[in-house]
Amino acid sequence: MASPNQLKKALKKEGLRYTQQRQSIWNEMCATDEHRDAEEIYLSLRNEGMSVSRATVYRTIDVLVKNNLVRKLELGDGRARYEHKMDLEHHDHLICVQCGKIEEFMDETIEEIQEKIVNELGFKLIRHIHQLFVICNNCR
Amino acid sequence: MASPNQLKKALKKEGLRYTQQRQSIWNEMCATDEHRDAEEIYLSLRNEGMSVSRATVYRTIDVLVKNNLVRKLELGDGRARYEHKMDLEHHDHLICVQCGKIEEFMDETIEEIQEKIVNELGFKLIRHIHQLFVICNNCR
DNA sequence: TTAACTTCTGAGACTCATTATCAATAGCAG
DNA sequence: CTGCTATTGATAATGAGTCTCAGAAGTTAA
Repeated sequence: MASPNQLKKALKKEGLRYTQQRQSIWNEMCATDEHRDAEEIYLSLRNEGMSVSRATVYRTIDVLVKNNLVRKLELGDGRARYEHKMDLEHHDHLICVQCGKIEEFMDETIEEIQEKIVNELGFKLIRHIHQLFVICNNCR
Repeated sequence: MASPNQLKKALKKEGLRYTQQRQSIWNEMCATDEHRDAEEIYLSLRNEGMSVSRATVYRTIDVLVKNNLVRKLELGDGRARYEHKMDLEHHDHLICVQCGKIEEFMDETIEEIQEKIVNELGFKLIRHIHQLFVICNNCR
């Protein structure tokens, strides 16, 4: 699942060393498709007996985000969530405001319109956030 | 501009008292179309000689957001920005990642597709965030 | 392989936006 | 006006995330 090669490549590109901690964190982030916060990732590693510090978790996640191996989600509650980008296709998120469940969606037309809006203003699209806050079928 | 009636109505609905501080904060938020953070709003009030505390600014903004008089924007930099909702039409935001400038956009087709996506899953759309992070024409 | 050098790491201090506390103040109903 | 209760302000507390720095570990040259 978590390929050491992708990680090594990213580290090399950044001029950073390959370390056991960085590999553990990358493994842990790829171990599930959930959207976890830094603390949850830290605690999972600790539970598995890995010795890493919170600081290293944050530092490593930053590198992974910068190199497009991980995506950072800001849901507006003050805790960032992270998801690995092993599955290549882009998607955005639906978040249930009752139970917090997160699902994914993707719409080609929306993606195209976004590009058009930005281009017509003479801007360059760097990234986007598109989150639909819903009440899911379990919570209605 | 800032109608005391809208504020009074919201306060009454919440069972809260109408106070000078709450009116000042609502006035201040309506005084401009900029997207300011709580500290900027607090300092503007102070500059104008109003005596309000940071705590009251935060508390009042919460009430205004809850009652749909104000919109809270989370840009992912740890400081929430606020805009009044006197102008009725909905819009989303373009944010320049270089200079921080915020512009607005609105696309009816995107709005419709969002609804469709949510409905097809049997969910109910409560609200959405759609932010396009760009490099603007001044920064290219 | 070792020495010498450099980057990483962990523990905890620190930051900074926001929230909670609580005594003093001010709306508001009668 | 009186008394009850919500509100306010000053400040302490919170909490996610960042910084610091001495010791640990990867890397390089010989």
